[in-house]
Amino acid sequence: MTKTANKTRRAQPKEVRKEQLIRATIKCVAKHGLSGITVALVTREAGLSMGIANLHFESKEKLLLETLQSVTDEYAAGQTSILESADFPSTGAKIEALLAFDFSPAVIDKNKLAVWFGFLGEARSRPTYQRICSRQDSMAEESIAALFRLALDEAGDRVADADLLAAGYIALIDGLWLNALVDPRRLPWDKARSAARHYLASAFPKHIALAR
Amino acid sequence: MTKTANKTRRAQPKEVRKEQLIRATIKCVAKHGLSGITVALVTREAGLSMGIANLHFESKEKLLLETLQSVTDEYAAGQTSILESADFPSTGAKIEALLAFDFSPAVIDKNKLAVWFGFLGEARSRPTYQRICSRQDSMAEESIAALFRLALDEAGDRVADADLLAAGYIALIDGLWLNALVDPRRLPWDKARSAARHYLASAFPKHIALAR
DNA sequence: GCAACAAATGAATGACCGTTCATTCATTTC
DNA sequence: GAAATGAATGAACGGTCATTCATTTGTTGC
Repeated sequence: MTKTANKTRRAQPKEVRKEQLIRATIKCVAKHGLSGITVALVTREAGLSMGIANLHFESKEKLLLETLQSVTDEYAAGQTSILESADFPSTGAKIEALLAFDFSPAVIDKNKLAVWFGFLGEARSRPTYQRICSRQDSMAEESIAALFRLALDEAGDRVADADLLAAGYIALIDGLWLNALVDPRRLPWDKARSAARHYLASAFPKHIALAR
Repeated sequence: MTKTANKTRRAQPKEVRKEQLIRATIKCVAKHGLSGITVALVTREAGLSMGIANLHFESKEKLLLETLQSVTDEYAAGQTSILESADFPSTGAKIEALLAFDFSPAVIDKNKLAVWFGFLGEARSRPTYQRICSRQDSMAEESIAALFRLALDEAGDRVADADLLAAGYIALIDGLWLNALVDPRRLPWDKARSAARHYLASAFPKHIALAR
């Protein structure tokens, strides 16, 4: 269970412990849900003592918030590095990369997605969760809409609405993740990825091919 | 707060009270989230005494389960009545009705959606929640795929995959609901509906028009 | 109008859990 | 190697909450 079965208690810098506790929290939220999580569960998962959570984070609530932030930051970093890169040979390649990223192993990790949807499910009643989740999405929407606008321009498409396509893409990805997470037998990850590709292929037929 | 400020305590048949408590639970889950809900909150919302929840439902957990079931049943009933009806003048009209239903006031009710996503967010760690949520979706997917297959046949389309389109549609609707619920300023309901129409219009150009 | 019954109440109970803090112990400093 | 430092521990505390049940109150049958 515990990674290192150290007999002796080793002091570690604050940052190392915080990271360790956040990783344990992600696992526990995935296993027990947001409403089933307890400090004892998390600290046991981390192989540490109960009091450690309040020592490094001020409270359980702060630990949960930093965990959510950590998951969204990681996603945002990966996504931004694609959207802000100038190294892609074409607009199509950039859209292609976005799709590949959204279904890459680090992103469709069950534990991280469980954290994301666990907090989203409570977001309406917790302003702080809501702020973290929707700041993530609104920054993304802006850049994705710009990328889509560029693709439409290149294709000479004057009717399609890039904003609408971007909002639809983000929602579709969220929905596919959620469906595949909750019941992977009904919606296997490959099928989810195909559905997303389908969406992009019909919006940008000159850039994205149906099959891959 | 309480609907009827009755002075006198009135005995009511079991079914009436259960309905009343389920309605109060929906409101409370929306207001406080699944992890913030308490029996005291629910019974106060219903204007009844604490003990009533355990009198009519065996436990808090059973009350929550019946609440989830009630929300999904209501949705399933409305959806099934469209999908199984033979009264539509055309396949396009039936698809159009499905879309209208998915954004009708009774369906995009904030409280009911909050219940749906609250439970979905915990579904991975609660097999019972998972079973209720995904049974709903898999019955729907079957019928929607059949409808889409019919539309593709009518259009002479031999390449598109009706199963994939149905899975995508369900996921898209889930994602749009979730995004509009969490941050309606970023994704207003009108825009969400337009995004869904866009999806259908590009899959079934001979049946669904872009604008409405 | 009076039993007999059923519905509803809410104070009491006990389990669970977040937080605290006196204590332990590894590490550093001189 | 002794003293100082601060990371880590976990038993104890107090608050919250689901559940129980003795009691009250409305309803039904006669």
